[in-house]
Amino acid sequence: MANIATDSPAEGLAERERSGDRAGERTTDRASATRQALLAAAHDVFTESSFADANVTDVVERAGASVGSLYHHFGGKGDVFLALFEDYQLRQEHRATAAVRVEREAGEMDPVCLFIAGTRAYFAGCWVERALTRLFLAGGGPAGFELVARRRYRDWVRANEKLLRADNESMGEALVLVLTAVAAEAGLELAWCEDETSASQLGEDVLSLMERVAGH
Amino acid sequence: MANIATDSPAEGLAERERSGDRAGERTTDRASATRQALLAAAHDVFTESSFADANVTDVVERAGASVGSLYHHFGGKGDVFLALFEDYQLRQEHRATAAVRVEREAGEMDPVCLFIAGTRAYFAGCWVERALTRLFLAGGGPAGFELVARRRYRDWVRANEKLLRADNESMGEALVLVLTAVAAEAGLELAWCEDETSASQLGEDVLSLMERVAGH
DNA sequence: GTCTATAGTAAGATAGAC
DNA sequence: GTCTATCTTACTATAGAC
Repeated sequence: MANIATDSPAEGLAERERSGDRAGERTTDRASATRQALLAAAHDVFTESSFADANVTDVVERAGASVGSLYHHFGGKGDVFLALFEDYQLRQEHRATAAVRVEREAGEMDPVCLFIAGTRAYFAGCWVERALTRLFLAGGGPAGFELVARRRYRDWVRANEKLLRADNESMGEALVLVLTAVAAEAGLELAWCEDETSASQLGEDVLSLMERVAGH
Repeated sequence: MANIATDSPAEGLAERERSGDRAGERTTDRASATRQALLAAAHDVFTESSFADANVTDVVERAGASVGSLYHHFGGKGDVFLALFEDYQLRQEHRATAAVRVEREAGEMDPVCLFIAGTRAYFAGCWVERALTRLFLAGGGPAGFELVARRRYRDWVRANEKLLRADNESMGEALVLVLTAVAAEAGLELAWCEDETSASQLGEDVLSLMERVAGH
């Protein structure tokens, strides 16, 4: 049970069942539970080996479910992986935007400071969910996953661009690119740290360098 | 034929026939040619799809060889990939060290300048061999490849540390880490550029930032 | 919605002739 | 050393009962 466990955030939100049976909410609860169990099991199985080495049998066994159930809820092995990735991405995005919002509400207006705050939250997420961080950033998903990941990365760069170049037209594109790349790489590096102390130490060191290169 | 092409030795041998030649040196030539053909074919097949999607049949077909031959020369599909990786790494390492040596012989003594020169050569290699760069840096090799790649990366960091902190004890570890990470990420980004102009533009921009963050 | 059983298939690896 | 033919395995995905 090396599950995320600690936070398990995005649990019941969303998933408001659409199908019209008014009375049948028990079954949808059960279905949702199965779906969650499958995702949790997939989390463990995938992170303990890798997407390629893992097989659906291991996943359903650990979930206490069945193969048919998995194929009922997802399109297949690859879709489970993608679902895991989407959830992870959402959580990371929420962490970053929330941190930026807090900072902004505290009166901070400097783009670089806001960026640093968001990145710090991202780093924290990389550590807390280090198993998934390693799984996704180390590569090796289903066919076509690379493209999905790449698209997400581009979005991230764009978001950073929007944040950093908002009132600072002089900041070059390459700089935004480098800052994003450093954030990504540092996040991965962090996820391999032995303990939290060294992880947050590394994170803060990198953030300092980022401030420096961003011209502070 | 999107091959590396530069090095395909051992062609047009006048088919020294096999049976009974005492000296037998022809056969080793032939073996070497087969081995090279297999590696070249694997290069194309792997880069055109991915390690997981590619299969040995495609490789041997493109090489004009046979399955048995592949298993004679290599331990299996995974070993071919590893061999490809080792060769690539060696070439990249040679490019970088050669560039540093040239710079050093030209009288340059500053560690950061030497580092920049080496990294510039590395970038050039990433572009020239962009297919392989994408293949390896995007992840997705045989079982255990991640560890091999990670070990290589650590070596790289160590080499950079040796170069950068030679006479500059004040440069922090995190800085070396960040510089290496940026080099790696930029190399990958470069390998996805549309044309050489934008690739070298990106490379130079990143190198400028590196100089800046390194304190020049 | 969930299950078991099985179909179907793809691919890595081996044996043995030449 | 190289080949062809085959073996074996293992896994995804489906069919159909409950």
